Amino acid sequence: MSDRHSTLRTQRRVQTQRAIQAHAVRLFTERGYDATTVTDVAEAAGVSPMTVYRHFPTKEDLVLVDQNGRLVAERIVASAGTRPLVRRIGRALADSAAALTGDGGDDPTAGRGFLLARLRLMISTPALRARHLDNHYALQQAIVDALGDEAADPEAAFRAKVAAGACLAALHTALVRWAEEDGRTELPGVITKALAAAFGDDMADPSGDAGTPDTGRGPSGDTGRR
Amino acid sequence: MSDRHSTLRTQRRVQTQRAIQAHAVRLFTERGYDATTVTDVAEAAGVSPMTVYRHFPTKEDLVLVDQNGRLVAERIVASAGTRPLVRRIGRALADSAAALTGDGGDDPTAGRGFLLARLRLMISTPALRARHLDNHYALQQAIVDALGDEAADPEAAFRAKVAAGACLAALHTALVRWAEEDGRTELPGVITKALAAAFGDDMADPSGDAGTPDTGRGPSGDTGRR
DNA sequence: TACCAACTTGGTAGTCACTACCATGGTGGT
DNA sequence: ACCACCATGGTAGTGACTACCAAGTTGGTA
Repeated sequence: MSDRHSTLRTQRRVQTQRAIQAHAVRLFTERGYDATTVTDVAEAAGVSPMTVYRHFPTKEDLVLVDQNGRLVAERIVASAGTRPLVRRIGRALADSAAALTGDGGDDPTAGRGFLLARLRLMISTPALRARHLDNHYALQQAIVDALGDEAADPEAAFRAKVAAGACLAALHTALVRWAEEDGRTELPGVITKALAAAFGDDMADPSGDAGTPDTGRGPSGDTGRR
Repeated sequence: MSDRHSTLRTQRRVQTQRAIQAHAVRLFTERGYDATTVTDVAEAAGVSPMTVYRHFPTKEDLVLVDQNGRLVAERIVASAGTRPLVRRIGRALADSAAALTGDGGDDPTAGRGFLLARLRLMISTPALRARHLDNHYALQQAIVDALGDEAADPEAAFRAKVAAGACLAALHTALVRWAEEDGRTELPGVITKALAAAFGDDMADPSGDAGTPDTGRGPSGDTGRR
């Protein structure tokens, strides 16, 4: 029904949503997450606290808003079937990361700089860090679900879940490192190094471009943001 | 200074602490975590809400209270130096898990049953799950710190962090599986299986007893609980 | 025994995240 | 011009959590 009802309404909706999030991350960075109230964010964005809660169910969601899960899952499904799991999953993660570090155009809630600011908050603030890790846990289950018939019996599903969890842990450590380096290095490269450290150096795929990306642009021109 | 001041005071303190936690986990299991207020827990334990907050800084800590981090770190340091990191860390995790699944004697907040109840809550309740994962993240850093001079330069520290994170992710998946099986299987065995699924079957150490433990008792008689 | 210090507990009031419930005004289609 | 929809705003309330302070108890000491 009413597919994208009218662009004007949803456009405004997305616009205020982005404005709220941009002001939120800015204020959180300036004053600290705990020292900033939702009312502060609302005032900065020129809306009422109610509107903030309408767009972001919790204060933490003002920073998190990870919806690249489907992106990763689709990449894994797309990758052909017989290679080891950790390799397929790791490759999908590195490729998706490349797509996220491109510039976001006129969107203030996209691009490398904003991702860095969000990551710094996620790392330094316990509540955000915890929920970010829980998002990774949800992504872990999404990956297993995406494998579908490949992880049919419980034993295979368990192994897939372990592989996905271990890969995501490596990803998280790589993200932390990347943020500590202020994003100066290329994120996909850091991820690949982390995967190699966890599962052996044979993870560095000689037939791919994930290890030494050209400009940081993802394999697809789309940024993956809605 | 005043080392264990007098046993009577600390004994009472530990006693009320255990009582509060036991009632908390019971109520959370019966009524649900979100549907149970801290005041409910306080009333059930026969104390004031203030006292609950004195002993447990947050409502989540009523379920979490993980203090086996040092246990794991010490085991890793104790293990000799040249074997691959994931193997040393994994072994330490499996061994520590064995110590946790023993019976807790008269302590209602120890033993397999209570651990299972806590785990079920941690898995099903988003807030608890998130904070549990964050505890694992803290343990990850503790492991790296424990390695000390073995992870001196940043690159080695990064690899160690990745290894620890991946091992802990495997541990978490194993814990979930163990809880789903209602603790019928032996926890160290599940952990070993998870590590093998993540890092290859050569993780199953033929020279140890971690894969097929005798009775579930840990290698040391002490339960590790204070 | 009398006294003091430390510790544990309890109460009150307040902040803040978050959630109903309802009112209003602008948007888009008919 | 009418109406359905939707985004926004207000009010009141719950619950976690945090000061700030009061009271009783315990342990050691003069």
